[in-house]
Amino acid sequence: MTLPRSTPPEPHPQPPETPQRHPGGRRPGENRTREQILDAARECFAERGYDATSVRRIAETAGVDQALVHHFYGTKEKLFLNALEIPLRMPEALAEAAAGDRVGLGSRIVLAHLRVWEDASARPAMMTTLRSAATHRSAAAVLRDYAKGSIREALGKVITGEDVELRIALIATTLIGLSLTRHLVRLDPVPDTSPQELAARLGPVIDLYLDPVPPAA
Amino acid sequence: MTLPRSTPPEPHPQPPETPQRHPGGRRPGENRTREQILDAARECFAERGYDATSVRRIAETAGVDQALVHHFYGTKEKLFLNALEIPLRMPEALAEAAAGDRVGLGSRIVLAHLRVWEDASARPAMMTTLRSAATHRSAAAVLRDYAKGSIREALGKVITGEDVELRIALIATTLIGLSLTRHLVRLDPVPDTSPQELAARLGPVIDLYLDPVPPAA
DNA sequence: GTCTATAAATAGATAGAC
DNA sequence: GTCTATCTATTTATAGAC
Repeated sequence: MTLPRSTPPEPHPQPPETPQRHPGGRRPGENRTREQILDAARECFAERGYDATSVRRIAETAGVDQALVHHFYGTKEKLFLNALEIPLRMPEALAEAAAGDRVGLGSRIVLAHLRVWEDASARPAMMTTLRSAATHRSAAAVLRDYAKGSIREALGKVITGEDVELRIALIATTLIGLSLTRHLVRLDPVPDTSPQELAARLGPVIDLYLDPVPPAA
Repeated sequence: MTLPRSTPPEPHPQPPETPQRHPGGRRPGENRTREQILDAARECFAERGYDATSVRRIAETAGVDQALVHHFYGTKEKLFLNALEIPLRMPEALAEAAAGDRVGLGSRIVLAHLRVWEDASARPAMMTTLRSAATHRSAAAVLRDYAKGSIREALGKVITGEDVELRIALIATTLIGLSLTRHLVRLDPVPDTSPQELAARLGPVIDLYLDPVPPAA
């Protein structure tokens, strides 16, 4: 796993989703409040970024008192670091897309990337990371590790030749740029273009970076 | 000119750089304070974004009192809108790059884009726009208008065929993504790669979008 | 044009009752 | 675990002297 290992310094003792036997650990069924707060935080951070989101607003969104946020997460910063945890779905999806045939690989990578972004359960954390990456060091660090990590994990064995590091970074740049104009800056008509059409346009770009032989022209 | 016409609503009566004859307008030599404040604002906004930049900090950077910032610009928001004014150099550079031969066009576009970003006098405003685009509506609007505007102005006559709007937007996406990973997120090794190598890698990508015939694969 | 002083709102964070 | 109440710092912005 190549994910945000460096950033979220806190272990997070989360009660299990379903109440069950607890061989020594934290008692289950305690309350879902902690996770409600985290979900609310992701929602707010995703929508407005770190600075413009107040602890009070997060508490209100979660339907709890402001003091509870500090009770569970200590500081706004620590809560934010927890909110940055990007779901494993993206690296998994990319790896799965990379497994198949070499033909159409770039297109499948783009489609996998877009599919994860459409996933409502995965989006808030990714949106939080992307939106805050420009103004928050930790978010930028997570984005760096995550983007290159998942792509290297998926394409490390496929991509060979010169300047491998640069080409991986440029694939990441392509996908990050796409998410930026599609979901954040909303550069018309990117947000309204179908995944299929985007894959048709961007797939060959990824393939270009994957090809060890630079194009003749 | 296709630049931020929609966003900076304020006219900006700036005294000329060099004291000279003034046929009716504002008296020159009044003081450079107003521009010092604007420069300081760009510097601060570029470095930390809108929210994390306080009026006090801008004043300190400019070496003036905080009240002066409000005296000249009214509110922090209005000052920010002024700071977003992107220099004309970028659309000019892109147009110049587009003027030449069709061969190597993509590469020249990338080089022109990179060259303007290296320009110390142009960077703060662009950095301000890019950094704040994710969290500030006006900055996002300026980035949208500016990116598509300058590219359409430069390449409008060259780019033909299907999905012209989308392809223009994707060229903008490519260049914005590059600036993001090179100057903001600093995705290794993009920040340390020479303009020539980046142009060699990204030029063919731009050419791909310029080509009315989609690639065979 | 430039400053001091301060208003008014909001921020993150904590103490302590229940 | 959850809440009330509050502290302290910082923010944008303004009024008014010089």
